[in-house]
Amino acid sequence: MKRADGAGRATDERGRARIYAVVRRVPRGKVATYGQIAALAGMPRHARQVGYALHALPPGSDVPWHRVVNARGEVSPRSAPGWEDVQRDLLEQEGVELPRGRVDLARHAWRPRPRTR
DNA sequence: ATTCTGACTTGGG
DNA sequence: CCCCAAGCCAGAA
Repeated sequence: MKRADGAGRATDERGRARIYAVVRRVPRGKVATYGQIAALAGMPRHARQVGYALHALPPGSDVPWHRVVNARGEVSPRSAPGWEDVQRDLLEQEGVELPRGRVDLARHAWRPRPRTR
């Protein structure tokens, strides 16, 4: 039988689905960090794998990948140049401003439910 | 199995 | 504030 636990590998279909699910929860006008997404997906310290998952994200998906930034609140540099500007543009369209190329996390950081239970 | 690489994070200087 | 080093995990060669 297979594993009983929920999140297996971050890049596996199941793990990616989890990551995408969390990213979809990021509200418009807010941003989340890779580590944050990983933790919320139940995979702490898989920040990099989150990046991989987003990289493998097919075009046209409903996942707001552009709302994911690194811990510095900056758009992570990609392998190919140009995409960073695309992400910045998308964020600005949602009302997120990037003064000096960085998002003011203190202002736009997404705060998931404090688990009001 | 080993080595390199990567859309990361945190800590120290 | 910026730069560097170490820690971290998984996929590809």
